[in-house]
Amino acid sequence: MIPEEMKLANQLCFSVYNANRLFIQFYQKALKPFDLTYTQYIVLLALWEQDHQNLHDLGAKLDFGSNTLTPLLRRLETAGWLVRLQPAADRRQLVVELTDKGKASQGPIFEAIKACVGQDQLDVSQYKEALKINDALIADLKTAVG
Amino acid sequence: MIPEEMKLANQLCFSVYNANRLFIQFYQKALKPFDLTYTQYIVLLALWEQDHQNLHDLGAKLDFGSNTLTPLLRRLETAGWLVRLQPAADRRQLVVELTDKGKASQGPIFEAIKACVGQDQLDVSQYKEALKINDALIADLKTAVG
DNA sequence: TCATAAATAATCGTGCACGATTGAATGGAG
DNA sequence: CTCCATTCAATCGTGCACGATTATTTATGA
Repeated sequence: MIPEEMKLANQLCFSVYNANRLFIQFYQKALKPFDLTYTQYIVLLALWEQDHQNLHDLGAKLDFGSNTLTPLLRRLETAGWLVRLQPAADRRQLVVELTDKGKASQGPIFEAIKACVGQDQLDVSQYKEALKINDALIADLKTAVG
Repeated sequence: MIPEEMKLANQLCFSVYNANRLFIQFYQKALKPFDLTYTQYIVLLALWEQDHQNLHDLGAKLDFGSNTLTPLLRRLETAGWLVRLQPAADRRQLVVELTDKGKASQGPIFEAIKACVGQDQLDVSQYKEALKINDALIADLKTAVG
């Protein structure tokens, strides 16, 4: 017989895994009118916070390597959300910059997401508690995988 | 300027997203000697809880469709963890059953995972709290994406 | 200066996730 | 018995994630 603490229902990893998949589904639904994937939205969030970043710094904030970012940024450029620039000062780097469309879409996208949030959502204190405990979990996992 | 609550650092989805990626890295590391991916381990967990399930029921427990499970189960079969059987009673179905190797590996795999858990892990009460709040989140997201 | 190391984005390969479709097998109504 | 709807797994296509490698450019030290 499997130990009680190893059952799927008691596994925090499985809970986090499913919460993540549902979050992605939720956002994909809200983002469908904009033809954006969840990950693409996360990248745009980072750029709305700070435009004109190079791939390396963007990757540091999102924990993405170039293997993930390079094709992702190419797709975002093709769809007109940003441009990829090669700075003359250091031709190894790649700098990304939001287009006018990219900048202007922030408001409408936030509106679309808010409109998808149901009435029965977590209240503010629960949300903050969830954020706090997940961030503590992340800190622990970071040392564990170090 | 981006609203404070929309910054990455304040987004629960981003926290869950990163916790999930770190969990996966943690388990991949622990599972490397067994040549198992995280998702394959999750499927084995479900089978250790209950062997001899058909694809449909397994998918219901893990929220996977045949598009995810079919190739995954084929790989698990190729690696000798389970066998895929076509029941004569209903030839539409596919039943999976652990091999001797699949059954016998439960203990060693659990040991390997335990050995990878560091000293600075979440304590029991924090773990339970995290599980509780994530499960509440899942319930809300399910109604939201419903 | 010049060789070598370091930094950096790009590429490659694998395995998920999942929306959508397909095709085979079964069950049920007439 | 015979359609016809239903139930399944399988297939297809796209986009991540990420380990590993490669190729280019810059920095550094003798």
